[in-house]
Amino acid sequence: MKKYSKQRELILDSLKNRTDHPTAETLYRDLKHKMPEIGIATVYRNLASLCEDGQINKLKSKIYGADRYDGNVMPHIHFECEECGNIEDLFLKEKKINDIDNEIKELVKKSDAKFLTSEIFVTGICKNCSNKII
Amino acid sequence: MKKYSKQRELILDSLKNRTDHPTAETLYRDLKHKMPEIGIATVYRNLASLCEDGQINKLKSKIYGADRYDGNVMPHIHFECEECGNIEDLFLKEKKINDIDNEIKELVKKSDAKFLTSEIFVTGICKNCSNKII
DNA sequence: AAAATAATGATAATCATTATCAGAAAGGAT
DNA sequence: ATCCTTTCTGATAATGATTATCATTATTTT
Repeated sequence: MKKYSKQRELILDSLKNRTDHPTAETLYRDLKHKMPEIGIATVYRNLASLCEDGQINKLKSKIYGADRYDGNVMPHIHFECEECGNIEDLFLKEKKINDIDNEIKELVKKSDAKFLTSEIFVTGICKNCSNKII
Repeated sequence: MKKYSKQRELILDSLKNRTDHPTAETLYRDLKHKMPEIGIATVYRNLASLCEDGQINKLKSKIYGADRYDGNVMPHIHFECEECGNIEDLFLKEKKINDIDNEIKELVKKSDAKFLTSEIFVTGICKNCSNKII
């Protein structure tokens, strides 16, 4: 049975209170300030555990090696800038999200498979980087 | 300037003639039969090069470590089975794909970013694995 | 409070991928 | 065809991200 740990609580809190999508390493460095004794393995372990519980999500970057974590589990779209590597959230109207989701669920059902999750991942050049490249 | 290599030609051909989404390692082992002298680094190098040219696509698995490669660059949806790890293609009607794509392009434009690519990634349990788990 | 179990931090091990480098192949120029 | 330059190759070392191990510590149960 799963036991409480202040490390896991801190990791979850910290992720819920930021809208960027940090890597385990980035999160670890930030958490070190609040809890200097925390180890990187603990961060990885708890991120995995929180993902399993559906409290956070893991994102695979298209252009950068390390996985990113997202404290916002409401359905939304991810936009990764190919220039700076930052991942931003994009929000479609709820009706549109549901429409797309239903199309996909239909499609999955047709192939006799069971639907679990779906996500939309977009790449491009963010506002900031578009302006830099003159 | 890019030079011809029979290794790259073989890798591209091989990917175009399969509908699964092999890892570099899997592809390497298969290619060894046709070209025993080929090296794994050459496979990785050429897969990266073909991706840059837009002749193939790279996929990040949700559940398995290694990246997968797709010789089909027509827009379609990927479905990964959380049980067996296989990735299958799902095809929406062209109109629907375009509708979704346009919604996303709209959204990206609104945030003053430049759109490059978009993909839909679905997870679930495939037909085969649903039947196995009784 | 003692026992049982799960979590931690440090670090070693693993896995996928990239970098390095000497030799081979490709594509001109002569 | 031969020389020259550039790119590519295969082997392998190096790197980076993540997971496994393990003795110790924290949490929960009895």
